[in-house]
Amino acid sequence: MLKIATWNVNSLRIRLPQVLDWAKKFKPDILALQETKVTDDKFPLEAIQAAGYHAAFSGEKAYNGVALLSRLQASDIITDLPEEPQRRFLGATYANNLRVLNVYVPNGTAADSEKYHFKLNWLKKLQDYARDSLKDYPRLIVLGDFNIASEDRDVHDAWDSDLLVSPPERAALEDLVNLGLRDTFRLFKQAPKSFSWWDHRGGAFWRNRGARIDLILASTALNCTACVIDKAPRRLKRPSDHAPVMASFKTTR
DNA sequence: ATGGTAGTTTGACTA
Repeated sequence: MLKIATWNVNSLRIRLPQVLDWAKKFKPDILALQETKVTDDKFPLEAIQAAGYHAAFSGEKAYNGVALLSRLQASDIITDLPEEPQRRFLGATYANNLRVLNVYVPNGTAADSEKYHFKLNWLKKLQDYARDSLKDYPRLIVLGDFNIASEDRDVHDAWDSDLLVSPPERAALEDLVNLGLRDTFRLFKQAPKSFSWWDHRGGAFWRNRGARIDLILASTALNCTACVIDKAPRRLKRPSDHAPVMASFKTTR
């Protein structure tokens, strides 16, 4: 069995103890992190290696930043989408030609804002990249913080903004999935009001005012056997605003 | 009520 997880940690340096504790408990083979908020020269590689993980990472100062922790060494590491300086994308290949694309999709700030259009443009680049990737890698996983809630059940009832739920955002995600991917969380029976992110403000977590925006998309060639959100780290002191999501896959032999 | 909290580039930005 292969376990692959994603977690927007909102600063890896602050969250490192929580990340290492979580990895020790759940033993993911691959853990994709977003919003590491650390430049590559300050990436906490030694502590991660001491915990038994390799790491590929692409960071910048203060914002964004992505990393892939893995039990086995990665190959063919790619850190760039075309003409995209922000560190939001990381591709790597693992055993059996499994290709993993870790993404931190732009938030968008407000529908129809400049950042919103940047988000849609970024998603178009991702779609183009994923389409090409599927040609070379039938076994493809695209995971991370998508900053989009696919359906109305993926956002709490009091959500009063267009952001995360606007038709163009949802269409962009649907187009990506329709390349030949599946939202692994929805392959299984799940509790109602299952979310992966809750705003730090207004006690959103304790009122379960969240959204499910952290996704593990897997190509149909992969045999997914489970996908769960672990809310426990969100209850810790000084939590990330996101919870980790983990999917299990049957290993081919 | 344009609030509230958290993180990073100390203070304005991003989320």
